Amino acid sequence: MDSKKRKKLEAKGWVFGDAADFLSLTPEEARLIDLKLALRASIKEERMKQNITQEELAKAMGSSQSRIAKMERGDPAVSVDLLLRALMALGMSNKQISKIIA
Amino acid sequence: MDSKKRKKLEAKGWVFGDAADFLSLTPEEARLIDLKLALRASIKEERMKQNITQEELAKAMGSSQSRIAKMERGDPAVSVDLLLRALMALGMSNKQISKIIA
DNA sequence: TGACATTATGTCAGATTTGCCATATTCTAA
DNA sequence: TTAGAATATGGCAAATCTGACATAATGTCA
Repeated sequence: MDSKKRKKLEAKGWVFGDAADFLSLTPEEARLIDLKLALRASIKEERMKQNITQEELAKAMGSSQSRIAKMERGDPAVSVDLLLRALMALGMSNKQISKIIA
Repeated sequence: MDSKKRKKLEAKGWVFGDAADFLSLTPEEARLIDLKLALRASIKEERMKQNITQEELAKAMGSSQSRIAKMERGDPAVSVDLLLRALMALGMSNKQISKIIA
């Protein structure tokens, strides 16, 4: 809904943490943002741990390096679907993924 | 990727279960479908339990009745994002949601 | 320093997803 | 049965998301 505003703020260096409610975000929207944040962090962390480049991860999941970069960097225009695909491509089990969310 | 094919099959009454790999789905795609299936089921279940109509849930999350119907019915063109928003609008905690995924 | 690998940023057309509307179908109780 | 509530289906324009590409910025190591 407020992706424009959000994008604008993030363009200026903002990073969203636990309380992203200074915009007119519904609680659900805020929760979803925080959830994405957690997923993104895990992707980067796991990729690093496996010593895989963004390029390699991209190929493994049929995406592109630039999208991975955006994903890890925090572009709001990245769906949960894509984040989950990345985690799965990294070999994460549902159990592991669920731990990130909880 | 194969959403066309998938949609076509589902239009004919197919419902996807654990092994949706008879199409050329990557393992990640198949896992994502199964995950969506679980989320959808939980939404319907929880909505029923709370005695809420699709109309009411729709309003609570800023969507529409028809989309909720599609969501619960299994329209492949529903993002995980939307499913999560629904679960959140139903008052589910992250912990509860994570249990669905695991 | 320079060459090279990796990651970041900007852009875009095509694909997907969205809310919404109309309407059909199914369900429920009198 | 019939009315009315609830759900399902079809369709659409607008919004969002996507992979891809070019290119810039950053890191790394000799």
